[in-house]
Amino acid sequence: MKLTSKGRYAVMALVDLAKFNDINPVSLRDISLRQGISLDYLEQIFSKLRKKAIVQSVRGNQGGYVLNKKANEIKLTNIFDAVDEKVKTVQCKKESKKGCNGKLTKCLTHNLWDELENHINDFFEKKSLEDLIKDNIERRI
Amino acid sequence: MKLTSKGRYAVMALVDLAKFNDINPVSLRDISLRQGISLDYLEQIFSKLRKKAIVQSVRGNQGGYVLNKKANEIKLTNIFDAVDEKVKTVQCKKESKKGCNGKLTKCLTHNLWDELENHINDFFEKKSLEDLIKDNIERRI
DNA sequence: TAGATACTTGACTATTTTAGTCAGGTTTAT
DNA sequence: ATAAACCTGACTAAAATAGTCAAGTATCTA
Repeated sequence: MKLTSKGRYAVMALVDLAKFNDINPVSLRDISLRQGISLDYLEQIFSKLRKKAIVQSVRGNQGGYVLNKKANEIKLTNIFDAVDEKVKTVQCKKESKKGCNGKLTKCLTHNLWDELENHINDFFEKKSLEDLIKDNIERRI
Repeated sequence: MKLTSKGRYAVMALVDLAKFNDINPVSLRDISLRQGISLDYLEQIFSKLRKKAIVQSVRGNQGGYVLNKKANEIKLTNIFDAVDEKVKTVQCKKESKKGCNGKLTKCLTHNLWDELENHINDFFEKKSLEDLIKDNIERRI
């Protein structure tokens, strides 16, 4: 299992944004330079974040992005959801409620994968952007 | 993040194997039929499981595979390790100890990804094949 | 001892996903 | 006006995935 860079970048960029989010909006250009993420790629990512109301955009010269909610209200879940980073352990989710792989019973390990998904999603549900920033300040590196 | 089918199949096949593992070895052909996994693919997977001493092979007519350890000694970690299913959250692991992305400091979210990896690996460390079989019998579906 | 069963290995490949790039906009502060 | 910065959609190279295919080797059973 691995995390895609889209999800990882989204979180990195938002932490960066939250950190520099004082009076002026933060430009993607700055984030791009600080975090070493391609500007074009960032634009794709922020377009999705904006559609999910996680950030707000300010157009024009000296524009940029601003958080649209308080940092403690933005969970990892929300971020990953916005950029389509999903936790997928089975294919058999969407099929008939009864069984998997076209069979009548659930596959032998169905419960396991469900548990795993929940285990991971719990983690994402508990972590907020605020937690990340705090952790960052404390470590100061 | 998603689980690859190689990892998923490995676990499914081992649960199947453990379930039918009485006196005779279990043939891959049977597992293939019961679980709907391609025989050729299963062979690849079991070759790896054998190299990591998770199963033992019995060649010849009426041959097949047998667990090489007790079911409670086989953790998900061991299985995933055998088939190269790894939990990867960052690219910056192998780089210089000090920083990420060629920088001097750790990336803003490095700790987070570490935590996430540990969180997931904990789950794999705790679940044994025995747990899965028990769960299966209790549910009886 | 012939033959069938089943393990063993390695190479090959189509498909999908990822991780972007690129081009051509539009908006707005100064 | 013009530059900064957002905005959008299409495109693509490279990697990973999910297998298939071919050609074995070992050993049980009749």
